[in-house]
Amino acid sequence: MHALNPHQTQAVTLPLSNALILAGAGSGKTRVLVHRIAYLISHYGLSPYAILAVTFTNKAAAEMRSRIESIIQQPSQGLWIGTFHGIAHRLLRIHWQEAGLSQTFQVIDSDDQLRLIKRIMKDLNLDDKQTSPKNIQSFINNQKDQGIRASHFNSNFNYNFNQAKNYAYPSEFIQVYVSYENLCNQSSLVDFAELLLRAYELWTKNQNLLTHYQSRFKALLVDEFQDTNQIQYLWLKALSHNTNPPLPILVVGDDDQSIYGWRGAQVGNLAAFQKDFAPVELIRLEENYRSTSVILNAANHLINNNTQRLGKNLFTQSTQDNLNKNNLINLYTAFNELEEAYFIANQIQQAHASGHLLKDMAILYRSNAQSRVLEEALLLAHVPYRVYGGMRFFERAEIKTALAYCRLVYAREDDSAFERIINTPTRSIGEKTQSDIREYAKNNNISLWAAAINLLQAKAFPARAASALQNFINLINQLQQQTQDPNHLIPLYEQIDLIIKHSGLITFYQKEELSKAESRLENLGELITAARTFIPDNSNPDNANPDTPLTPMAAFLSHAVLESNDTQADQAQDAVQLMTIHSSKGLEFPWVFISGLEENLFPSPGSINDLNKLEEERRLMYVGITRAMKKLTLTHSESRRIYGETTRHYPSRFLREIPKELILSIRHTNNSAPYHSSSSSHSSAHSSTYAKTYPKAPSLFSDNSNKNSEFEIGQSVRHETFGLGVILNAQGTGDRLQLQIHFDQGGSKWLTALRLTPVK
DNA sequence: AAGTCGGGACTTTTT
DNA sequence: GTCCCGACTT
Repeated sequence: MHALNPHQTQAVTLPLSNALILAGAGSGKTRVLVHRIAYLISHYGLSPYAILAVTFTNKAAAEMRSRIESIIQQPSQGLWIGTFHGIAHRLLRIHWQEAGLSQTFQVIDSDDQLRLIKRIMKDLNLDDKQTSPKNIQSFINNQKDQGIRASHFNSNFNYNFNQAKNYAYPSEFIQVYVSYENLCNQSSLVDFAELLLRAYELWTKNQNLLTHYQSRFKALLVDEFQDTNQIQYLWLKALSHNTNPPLPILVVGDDDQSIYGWRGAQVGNLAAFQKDFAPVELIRLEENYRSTSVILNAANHLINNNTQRLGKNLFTQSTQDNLNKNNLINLYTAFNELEEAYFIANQIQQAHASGHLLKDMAILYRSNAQSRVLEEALLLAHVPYRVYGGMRFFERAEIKTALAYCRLVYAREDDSAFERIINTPTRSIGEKTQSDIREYAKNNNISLWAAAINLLQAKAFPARAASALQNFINLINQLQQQTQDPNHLIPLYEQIDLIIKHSGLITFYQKEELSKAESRLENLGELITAARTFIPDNSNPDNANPDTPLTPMAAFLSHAVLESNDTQADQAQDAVQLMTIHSSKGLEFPWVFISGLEENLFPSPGSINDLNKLEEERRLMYVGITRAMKKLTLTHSESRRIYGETTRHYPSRFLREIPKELILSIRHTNNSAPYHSSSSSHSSAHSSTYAKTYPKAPSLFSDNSNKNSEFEIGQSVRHETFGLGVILNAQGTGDRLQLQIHFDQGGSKWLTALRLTPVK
């Protein structure tokens, strides 16, 4: 990287006043933020302790911190940098009393939240077919995101009088919201939206506390401002308004990259900021350092179709990209999704063969469901790949169950944890016993744990149930004695190891289907490793508040929920990157493929008849295009099988919004393609039948006897954990293909073929 | 109480 | 196609 350009310099060296930096894709936004913070420290002499910087992901926060440290050449101790949720969580841990929380409050993820809502709906006798729990969940989160509590609805449960709006919500929505709030308070549980709302209320209800932070912070910075929601905006406003001296706030954003409206982000916050925080210095960063002019032109033309924009046009000084054939955007029309995937895999193979690194290539798609076919094609082509997104480590069932044991050991009032593990592994505590406990807890306003103990004392259960329940209670108490003995402190990973071993989960999971059992046990082992390498975030003096020392276990449990991102361990491996366009935001790749450019897929079905949603889809396309540095390849298919059904697909309107002269339509160049590919101008009337009339892709797992099959008895294979081995036997087909492997390191195991790589 | 089968739902994702 | 849940069987 070279020197800052004039606009970047202007942004970095602004006076201590409010500012909005409209930063286009690839315009060096992070660089500006990082330099600005360094400048605040070196030029304005601010202590890192006086700076608060908010990002959208933990990853961005970590990256920014390390870049700041490398500029200022010292540890950034005291600097508060993190996500809104992370910062809110920190505040609530420090000020749990003022926030009306218990000291041992736990953060729950959306999966836990949904379970609680389903539980409540059952208790209230609400039919989950009539009112979907997911709708209620998003209703509750939407309310919280706007600062509206259940108590803000009037006694008829019908009107939101607090906001003086005349919206009528179904009364059961509000009923569930009320019960949900009660249950969370009772169980000391805080969901993601609650973190933000509580932190906001912490400001508005405790003037002293607010004043303390207002005098502590001398500068606020917010990244990805277009993705902030109402409560985040209000939180910032409460913190920075009416302060003396003024607390300058600098926000960075790009309205064209606002792609999270569907989860409450308000692009309008950019415009609102200019009004509410006036005077605001506005700086545009429009010089793009990432992409070729062809790619930028395409992006600019596309986004010009949006009506709701603040206005901005990216340009580049890059000269190495005149309109010659090599630089044009490639467009490929496939017959079906298998052939589309085959084409992409083939292109990647060829590029790889001619010396390009696989990790410089990314395949982007609108929805995760599209990844499977692509993965199969890459496997077939022996191209290593890495899929981002999907199920994350701390979200896996076995991990959540193990952590629920930790939670209950740590805090008995945690009903969510109690429910999850009372009969997992199955220990003969059936529905009857459980519903008795629930009923009693509800009637007496106590936790499930307390209810269970009371009922046992009252001898309310038949002998069998009573003894099973007593054993469970004893188990948890015993686990606490073993792990939390103040006279005999043991390291966190040993605590978790012990809890897992005594929980009975290992035997329980061993009974599952072999490949599943295998991976679950591996994950449980991985959990212990994660605990072993876990370093609590106590870089900030505030976090080591002597009044509220967070035990390693408490810190680990919060970490598991708030920073559940997979650690990108195998980043060093040269592999193609597969991800949704959403998760590609902020990243860049020399060569980008965007697949599935079809109406009703991208743009997605729900967005086509809604201008706001359609424009968000277009921004998503804009984000996708601007990920590409040198080469962009777009593909679409004329027919596609979705959820087992093949339908005809038409090219995405976004393809038409890119100027023709920037696009080169290409066809298959490889004759060994397993599809008829001689023409892409075939009569499309037949295309819906291609899946049937043309030979099926030689799928890796569909047929053991297939000569193309990847695996044969006697062949060498590699497993990530167990290393090299030889195939002894096989059973099952498709995804359920299981292979018995004799490993070089000794022993043989039955494993799912999906986790094995052939070795030549 | 626990395990098995069939019907319906199914964007995007971080925290 | 796949996951989840509820109804059904053992």
